[in-house]
Amino acid sequence: MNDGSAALRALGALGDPTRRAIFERLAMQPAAVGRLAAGLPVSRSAVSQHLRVLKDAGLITETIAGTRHIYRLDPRGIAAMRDWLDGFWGKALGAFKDFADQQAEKDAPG
Amino acid sequence: MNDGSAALRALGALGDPTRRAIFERLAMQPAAVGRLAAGLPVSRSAVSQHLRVLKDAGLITETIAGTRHIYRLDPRGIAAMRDWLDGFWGKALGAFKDFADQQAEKDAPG
DNA sequence: CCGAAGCGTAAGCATCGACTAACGGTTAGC
DNA sequence: GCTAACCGTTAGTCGATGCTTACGCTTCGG
Repeated sequence: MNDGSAALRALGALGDPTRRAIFERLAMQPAAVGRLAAGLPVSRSAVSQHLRVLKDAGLITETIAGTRHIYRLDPRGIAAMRDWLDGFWGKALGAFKDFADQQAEKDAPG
Repeated sequence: MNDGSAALRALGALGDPTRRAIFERLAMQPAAVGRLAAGLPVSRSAVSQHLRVLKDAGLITETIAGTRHIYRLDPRGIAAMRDWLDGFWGKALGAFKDFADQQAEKDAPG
């Protein structure tokens, strides 16, 4: 579960600008499909399809209440991305430090 | 700089699987274009184009050493994504807690 | 000075995917 | 039972983009 596959799917899903917009709306407040589509420049069908991708990526969850399908953020998907990023955070800092040290050696040798 | 635009560009760049692969390779060790292409199923040209996208997204930096162009992770781009995600982390947890509370009320009313 | 190595760029092509339109299914209200 | 509201799914279109090939530039070595 810590192999990063969940994080990779989440990254792929958030690669699309419309899906990021939907994701940000859901962060403000859980909402239904029609509600989301009303504030976006695309049709309900498009929103519905994007929601399916986000759901498959583990970024949101679906709750059916009558005819309304309420979607809300899934903390687990966000956590997966966070963990994935944190792994690179240490490596990036380390590599950056090494690089800075090498540059310092060149600038002020001995 | 904290409006999230940097994070959005970074997310868009990491939406592509090949770019994620390049990104992960660079996390292991800074490398030149030919080095990266040797371990990937695409041509040097494709890798070069992906590197440009990653660089524009602020995720990597370029260092020219003779004929070699060395690429390495840029901690700033990773930090931007981290901060962006952290913003949703709190919101997601809060919304999830509210939802759980509501479910608990329904399950055990009074 | 000349050839080789390493890379970026432009053009062209093919594939993927985001979007719309149309349809069918389920639920609430009368 | 009937209508309206709300949503998911499918088929089809079209624009975006990832990849390759070909080319030109810059740098290292003899």
